[in-house]
Amino acid sequence: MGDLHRTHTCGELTKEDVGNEVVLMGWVRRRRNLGGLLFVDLFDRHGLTQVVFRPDDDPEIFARAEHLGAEYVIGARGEVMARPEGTVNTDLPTGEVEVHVAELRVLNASETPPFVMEEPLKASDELRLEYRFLDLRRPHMQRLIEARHKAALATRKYLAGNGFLEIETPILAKKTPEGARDFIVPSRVHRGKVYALPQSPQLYKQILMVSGCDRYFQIARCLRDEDLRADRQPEHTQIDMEMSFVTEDDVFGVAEGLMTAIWREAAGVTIETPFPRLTYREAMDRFGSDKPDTRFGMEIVDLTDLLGETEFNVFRSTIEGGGTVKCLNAVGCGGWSRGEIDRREALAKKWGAKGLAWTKPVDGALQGGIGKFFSEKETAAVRERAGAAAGDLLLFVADARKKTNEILGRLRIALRDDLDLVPEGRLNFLWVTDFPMFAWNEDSGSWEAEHHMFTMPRPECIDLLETDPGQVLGRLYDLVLNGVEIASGSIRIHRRDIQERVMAVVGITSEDAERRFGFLLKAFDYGAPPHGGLAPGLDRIVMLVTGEDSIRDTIVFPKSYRGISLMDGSPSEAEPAVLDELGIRFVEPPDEESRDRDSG
RNA sequence: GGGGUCGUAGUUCAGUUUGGUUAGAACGCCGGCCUGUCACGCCGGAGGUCGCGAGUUCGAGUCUCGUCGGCCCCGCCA
Repeated sequence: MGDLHRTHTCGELTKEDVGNEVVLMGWVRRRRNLGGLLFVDLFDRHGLTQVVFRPDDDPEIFARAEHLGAEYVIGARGEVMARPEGTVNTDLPTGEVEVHVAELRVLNASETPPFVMEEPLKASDELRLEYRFLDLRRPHMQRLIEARHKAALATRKYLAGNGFLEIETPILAKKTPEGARDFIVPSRVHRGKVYALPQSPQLYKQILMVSGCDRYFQIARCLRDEDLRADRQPEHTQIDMEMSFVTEDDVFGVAEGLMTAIWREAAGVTIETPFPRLTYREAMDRFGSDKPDTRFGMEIVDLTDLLGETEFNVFRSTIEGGGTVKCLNAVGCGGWSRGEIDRREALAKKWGAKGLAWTKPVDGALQGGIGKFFSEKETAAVRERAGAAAGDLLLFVADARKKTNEILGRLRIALRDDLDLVPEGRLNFLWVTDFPMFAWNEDSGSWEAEHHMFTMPRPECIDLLETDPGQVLGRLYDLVLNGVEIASGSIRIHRRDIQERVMAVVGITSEDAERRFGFLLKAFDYGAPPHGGLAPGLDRIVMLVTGEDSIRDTIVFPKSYRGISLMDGSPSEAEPAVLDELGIRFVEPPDEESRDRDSG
């Protein structure tokens, strides 16, 4: 840089600076060479300033400016000038001024970028990830990075202000008790033994409560060795928190305050608290989902009590067999063709429905489809219950209660997307509570923890642990925003006896328990306080705060769909000497093909 | 583990259904002209192993098989 020293960023010059000499440093984005006049858009993280070169001012500098390439890094000294009448760019914060360059320093040249740095970007995800350093240089990505920083900063400020301590827990950990596969790190010193990378700091934070830390948080990396999805990365970040001597209401209060702070600081948006609450049972019955999108209505309508005697055999026999009949009122879809209805039936069948019955309300009747099977009384009752009016379309599913709810719930979301039912700008936060503790796994023929096994059962359910696990509700809660689960937590078990009973339900013997979680049970024996917590997912929160539709770009260096980092090429092979030292030998050596995948 | 879809110039794509001359467009890049642009404009130019391999055919970007890679879904997964 020589004797040049930056005086301003590219985003801050205004009319006030006219007449001053400044030094800007940044990246050359677009050049507009008009022959006797040359403009360069000079970018940095803070914005863009137009710099001007004229042969009349200095022919030598102008000649060099003509050879500036895209993404060259330059320093430019010059005078801030007001733009001439009629050439002000009102779209730009710096649009009233420009810098006339008296000294130009090329700090570094750049290869021609593999994609044009413009919005909207025309580049595949693959290319963007390979050249992530360029991708991140775009203003759009800079904004996401900044939003994430603001969300994290708001989190620290808010939680610290509410008595939380930020505490780091180990990355090299004991195998975690949750369902996913662990990433494993072999120990060199203890040949044959491994650490696991934590899926969450769950056990550590509970032990911190036993240690009397009272209120803990950590912006924690969580790692899982499972297959990826669009919204799932092998490592994600949670705002992990835990509190002693609390009930659900205390946790909700803190979480609502935290969400308010994050949305205020990162998006400038005010959100309303307290958030509404729904039990799991109600969420499933009304929305067919444990993370309901309540930004639109079209709730699931239960018709079981109305149709027990109906002439339509499918419904009657389902109800006689203990099942349910429910419907969705697709408001305004009465004009749908047979083909359009059939397409939805195919979807429903893919999700496990036996069929998708339909009928169309007309004045005082139900016409088409199964409408003809309904008596006058049933027609009136169904119409009323569903709030059906002429021009609507009723879609029915008859099956076991759980299955009916799930299918209609998925159909409801599909209709949301097809019919564009969501009003812009809504933020519907919602607590879902009282989840069941256990689910029966058909394949293994055993009970499994729905969430995790450290959740306290609701007091009235504790005695069902041994007799009817399926009926046991946990002190579990999820925070849902616009149909996306953004946090999950529970009041935990803090007593050994209850913990051992819960473990027994999921088939963990006391020897198993001692070997895997003995340290936690031992801690419970030494004065564990009642405690509970929550873990909001930072990636998803940033996604929703910024209006992105994927968590991919809220993470600076994400993995590709197959878990590969396209920029640095991880995972890569370990050198034989490294494996030797660890005492590891792969059963099947990597084949030649995968070693040399430059063919594509 | 199963399924879908895509792979053509530096980039984003068209062309593949129905095999047939020299594989096109836009942006970018290079050269020329241009003193108020901000997606500058105008003129010209270079740039392709149609992912890779095998097969069918007189002839393959196009059809078949295999393979590699990207994205997406199910399984799995807080």
